[in-house]
Amino acid sequence: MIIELLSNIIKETFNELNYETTNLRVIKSNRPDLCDFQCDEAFKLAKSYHKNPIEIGEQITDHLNKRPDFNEYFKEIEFVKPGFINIKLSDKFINKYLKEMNENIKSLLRVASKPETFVIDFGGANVAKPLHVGHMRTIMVGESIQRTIQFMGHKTIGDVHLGDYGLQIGQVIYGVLRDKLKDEDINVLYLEKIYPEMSGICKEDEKIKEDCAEITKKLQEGNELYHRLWRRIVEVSVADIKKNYDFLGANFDYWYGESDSYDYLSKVEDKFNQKGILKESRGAYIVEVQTEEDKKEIPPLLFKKSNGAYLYASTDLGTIEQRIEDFNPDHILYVVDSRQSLHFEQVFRSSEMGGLIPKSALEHLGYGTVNGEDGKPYKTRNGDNPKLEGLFEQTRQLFISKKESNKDMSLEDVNKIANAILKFADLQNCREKDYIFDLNKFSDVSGKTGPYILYTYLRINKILKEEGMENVLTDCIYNKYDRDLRLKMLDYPTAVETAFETRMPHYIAEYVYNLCVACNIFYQNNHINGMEDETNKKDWLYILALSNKIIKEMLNLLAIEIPSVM
RNA sequence: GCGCUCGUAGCUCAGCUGGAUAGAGUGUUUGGCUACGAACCAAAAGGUCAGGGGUUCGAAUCCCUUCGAGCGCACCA
Repeated sequence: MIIELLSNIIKETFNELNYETTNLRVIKSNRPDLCDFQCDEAFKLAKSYHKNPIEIGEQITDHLNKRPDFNEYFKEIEFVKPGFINIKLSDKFINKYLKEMNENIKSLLRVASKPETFVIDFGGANVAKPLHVGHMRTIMVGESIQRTIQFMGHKTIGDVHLGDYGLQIGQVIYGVLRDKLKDEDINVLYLEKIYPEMSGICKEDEKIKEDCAEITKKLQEGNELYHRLWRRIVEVSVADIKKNYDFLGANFDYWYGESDSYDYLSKVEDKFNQKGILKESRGAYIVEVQTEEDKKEIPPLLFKKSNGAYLYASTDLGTIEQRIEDFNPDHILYVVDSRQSLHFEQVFRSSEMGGLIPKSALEHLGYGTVNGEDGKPYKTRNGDNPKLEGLFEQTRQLFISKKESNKDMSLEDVNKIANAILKFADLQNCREKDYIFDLNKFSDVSGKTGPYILYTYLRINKILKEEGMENVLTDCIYNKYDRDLRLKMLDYPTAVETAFETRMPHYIAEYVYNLCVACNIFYQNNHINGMEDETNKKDWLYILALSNKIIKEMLNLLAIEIPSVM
């Protein structure tokens, strides 16, 4: 909003001087030592108007400086060498908007004028497969995106979309029957053991693999015994998944799974047949998604296996149909590993071709792989996928070991901090890229970490508690540290908007860290207690309270909770 | 073979819808607690933004190319 406001003022000036600009946009200065914002439009217009950018820039700057309401907005506008228009905001302007923000935290945020419905598909663990580090990312990124979308004024529907009906179930049922287990003997420990075992056996033994596929198909057709075992497996597994996802603070409106999409598959099949896009090929049914415009080769989507069973792509399409009927969404977002981009391209194209929902409403928000220090997918020393629960425990222990007094903290607080450690370490990375997971490094409590943010918040909180909150702000700004902090606060809406538009939480993580740095510099250099100037003291208490308000909101968008002490 | 993604400080990462001197953290060296919390602050050192070409007044950012790394390509999910 600040950017828009400034851009419009500058644009007005250009227009008054008969320069036509369409996309003029002021940007945050990349030379904060020179100015707060900059406008580089003089460069761009120089060519079309056959003028020197210096001539244009000086003309614009002169004109701006003559505005009668100049002081309402600006402290200084200066033209610099080749074509930069440098803008410094007036204290009055800065404080005016801080006050608005304090009244209503979203006053400068461009919240949705028409709220839309977003279905967010994240978490998607496979039932019966143990949770490992890789499952953390979909939760952290997904939950943060979900909260950001809500914050922007839209409606979200979070669906965990469990993988509960695929071949892995057939494999586990095969194991249960082989080991002659009673229903109540099926527990998490067994599931953790049997899935990798069966997965290995199926790679070796073609016959057993077929048997498992047959069990899967019969389950899907409603076989009673298989269905009963399946329900038990799901029950046990989901309880475990919930426990882990709760620790990470994920909120799902629905715990649907692939199995819930089966009622919709025939509808999808009908729609596809109406459009004539379902074709037989080698005994299976496919959708050819390649188009004439494609330069690259896109393999067809496999809708139904030659044995009649459905697959991953079919259930995803069935789920789209289900979501259309139940929620009538404007967007469906999939927070799923980047390696599945081709799958989603096929599904999205099929959805549009088959008349379900246009491709533009569907987004695959891919995320990179969590790697170990060797750059390969993260494993424990003996080569296993590290279990999530163990990772949480390790993080807690590492944190407690950092300081003697940490031993006395409540489990609740330690959990919140461990959670913050892992989340901030993850979310400060760009979603799309792989990153290296190094728990020792991540558990460091100094520097750009979750604990640093929490520390800042709690420390400010203590000052406010001791000195009191204030509700009045004057037009003064007292020094550089003070000004830097105030300017930083005004930036928060841009960070959230960018995170929303790109579906990238790291913009928020980056921002809240920088805000905390500004806070630390501020209170390190400006001692509040014992101040004689009451006005100044009250102003500073006001801005500290506001910055903490913003920190709290941002942490909430990252799904990081604040402990009572640390 | 076809395709996708990536390569930025010793290490881990931001910056990529083009703008001025490429930023953090960590590590190294150094300074600051009789202090609202030192889990902090301040300073130094550290870069041919993988290489080459192009577009542009201007390129880490856009285009092409070479090299290097990772990943995906029909009956798994």
